[in-house]
Amino acid sequence: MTRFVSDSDSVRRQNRGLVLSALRVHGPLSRTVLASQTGLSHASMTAITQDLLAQHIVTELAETPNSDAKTRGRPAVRMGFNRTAAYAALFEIEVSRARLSLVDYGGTLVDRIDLPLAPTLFATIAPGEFLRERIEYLRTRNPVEAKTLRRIAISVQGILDRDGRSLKWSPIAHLAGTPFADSLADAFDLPVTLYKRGRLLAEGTRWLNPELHDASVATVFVGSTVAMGMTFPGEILGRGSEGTTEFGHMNHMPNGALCRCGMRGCIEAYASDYGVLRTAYSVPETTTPAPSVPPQQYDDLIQRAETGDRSATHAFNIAGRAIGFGLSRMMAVFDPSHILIVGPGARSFELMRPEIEAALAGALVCRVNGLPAIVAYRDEKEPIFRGLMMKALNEIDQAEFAALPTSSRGIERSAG
Amino acid sequence: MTRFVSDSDSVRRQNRGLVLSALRVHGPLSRTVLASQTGLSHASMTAITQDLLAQHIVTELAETPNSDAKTRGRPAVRMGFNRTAAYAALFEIEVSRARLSLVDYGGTLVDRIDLPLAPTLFATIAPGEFLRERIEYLRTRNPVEAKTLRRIAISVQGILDRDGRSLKWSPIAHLAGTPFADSLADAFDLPVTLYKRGRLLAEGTRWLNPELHDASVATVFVGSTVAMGMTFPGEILGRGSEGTTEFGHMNHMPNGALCRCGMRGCIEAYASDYGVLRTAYSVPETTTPAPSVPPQQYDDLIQRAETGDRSATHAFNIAGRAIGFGLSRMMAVFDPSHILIVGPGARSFELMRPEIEAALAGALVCRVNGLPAIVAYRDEKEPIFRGLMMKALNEIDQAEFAALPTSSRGIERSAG
DNA sequence: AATTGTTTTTTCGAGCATTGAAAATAATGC
DNA sequence: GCATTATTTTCAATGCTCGAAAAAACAATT
Repeated sequence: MTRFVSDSDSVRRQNRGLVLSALRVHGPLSRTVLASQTGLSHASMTAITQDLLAQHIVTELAETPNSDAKTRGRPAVRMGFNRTAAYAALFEIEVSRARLSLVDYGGTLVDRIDLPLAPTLFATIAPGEFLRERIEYLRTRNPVEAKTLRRIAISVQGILDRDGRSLKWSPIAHLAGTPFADSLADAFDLPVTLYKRGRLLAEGTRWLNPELHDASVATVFVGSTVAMGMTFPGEILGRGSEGTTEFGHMNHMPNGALCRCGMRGCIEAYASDYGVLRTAYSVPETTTPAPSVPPQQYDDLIQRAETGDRSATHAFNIAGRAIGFGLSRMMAVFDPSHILIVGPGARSFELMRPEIEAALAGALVCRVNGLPAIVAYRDEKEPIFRGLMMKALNEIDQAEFAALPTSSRGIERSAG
Repeated sequence: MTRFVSDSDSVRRQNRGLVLSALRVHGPLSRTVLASQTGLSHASMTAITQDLLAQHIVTELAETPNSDAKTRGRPAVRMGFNRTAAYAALFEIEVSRARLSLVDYGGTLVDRIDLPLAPTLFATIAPGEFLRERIEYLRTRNPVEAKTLRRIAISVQGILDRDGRSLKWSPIAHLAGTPFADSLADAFDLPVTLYKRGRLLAEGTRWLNPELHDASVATVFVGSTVAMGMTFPGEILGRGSEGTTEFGHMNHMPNGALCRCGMRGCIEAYASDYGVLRTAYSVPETTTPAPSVPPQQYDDLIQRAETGDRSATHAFNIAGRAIGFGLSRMMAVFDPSHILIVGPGARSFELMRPEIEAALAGALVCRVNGLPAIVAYRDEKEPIFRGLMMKALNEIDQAEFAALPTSSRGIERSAG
């Protein structure tokens, strides 16, 4: 059930959420601008910001008197997030590394720990315990901030269960099936949320390219794995504005190449780094893929292809074909206006483009709607982190701060 | 943008909508039951129902004194829709036939016109004009009801443009590209809404099988075409509770069999009636499909397959394989808990089942989450009509009647 | 230095929809 | 006829928004 009874409480929560969203999206804004952005009246704006100020969620910015932009009239006072109002711990767990970041409510990085991840690690220590220790360490290293730690958000790879509390499958060794989210939630008495890496990549890329907010986008990660997230137009911040897929493990070829997941013929088995290398070096398709590929090796292959090496270009043609048919098939279910190719594989995008576009041209929706715009972005780390942080902070905004009971009015009245 | 400012007006609209939805879903209910169903207080329930009664949207049902179920206490008075409050005209346009139905606000069929559709029809008369004339005729035949005709809803096959006002492509000859929805809207000064047939099938099937409300479902139509609609758990009535696909035209085989849409290798080219017949009779895959197949011919083939005819069973194996791989690939983007096979092809479901399940077993999400429940339903006409009617009536509920300004209170006060 | 003009922000009263509690209503059971 | 019981309405309180008017804070002008 998504529709609930509406009352004055839900009205306040909705409108406070609207204000916090506007600040999240646009940065510091004055009350007048906030009013026009949210559509609320100036009167309500005053009431809401008074509340938020009294609860130390936002602060009035002391503007540096800008000599250039002297304007007439009462100067606008911009409101910004009170950075110390809350903190979030962000975990990014990948196959061979993890990273723990502490960010403040304003979105500034406070501290960060990088952790290499041996494949056997989670066989020797429970993932929940491992994560708990690292967060504990981060908390002792930042005692002041630890007091207002409000949320733990974790980026993972794999298939989440229906209510997003644990992984049912993961390429990260020994991680699936362990209740690490719940044990962290218990240990710190904090909300812990799991997000699929591919979805965060899509969300984060959209944050970094604001024009994508009006588009429907399929963001494809190509690198050590192949993954995809979907974002829908509008809904800059809000529940359900993006979707999650198992694109990399969509079947490309019945009984085809062996994938790291154990199935055969997945797109990943042709288009990921190990897939392309396997094709280029004529390793049999049924050979078990190595757990990870040295980046150097992958880069070398791209270089070779760029200089015209036949077996290398062939491998990227095969990869492009797999991605292209995957996208063509996906478009029967979700047809985005934009397709982004992100990650290490983006470097080889021009090598794959002809096959991708040829496969797309064979899809009815493409003939009818035209080819989507296809763009490559190299970096995936920044958008993933950004996506994770924005998710976490937005959760604090909406689930915690927007829902806080009104305080200032009551206090002022009883005092006066 | 889906998030708006909330005020007392949106609160009222939301809660009135909640009440109307409850009546739509459960049928006539007393105020007390409505209160517990919606979560609203008894006090609000009184206020809202008084409004709805004053506006003649609902009526108190005069119960037949049921001698069996004598209960103590003040008897509950159930509220039901006022059937004459509004009417909707429903058009179902298919490749070789159309049907126009007039239904009242309570969901009762008032009148119906069946129309055969010659393939050349819309080349000789503009679709908008044709539809306008038929609705006009229906209105003259039902003059009383015509006065409160509030909405026209149309079921179509094909690809809708982004804002759902016209078809960009359709298997129905000469229909795509004509602004028939807008010209109807202008002619009658009424809201006209277009719905994809596959989506209505999914929605309607869910209405007829209430247990599916808690499931995510892929409803696949197999017959003269192959189509699919998606429904998501919860959200019995509400915006965006279902999705639309071009499943039938998802590529199954690169450079494969010729499809009616003109592309090659679509699932439909293997699994629709013409596809199966083509395979069974060893007609070359590149032969242009006939515009339509006599149902008798398709039924005969199913019969032959059921009695073990080799070329017939082979054709259904090929069809099952196409559907199975299509579903397997779809599940990388949307993995439902239930898959329904609906339409004439449902009769051959058991013939296709082994290939469908084999293909699904090759999908990672199926290995992780288990196979979805796959069920076949024969009839597609009833769910499509039901889906269309419920969409139209729900639109009237939410967009028109829930948004009506409060009347009773103001009137009573000024009178008293 | 005082006044005027401009823009931002706050205050104030009205309006509306919700809610819990209490009262009224309408039937059955004894 | 009266007690019991379940449904429905009434009533006063609460909390939110909004429009209009007032206040505040500055720049420009005289």
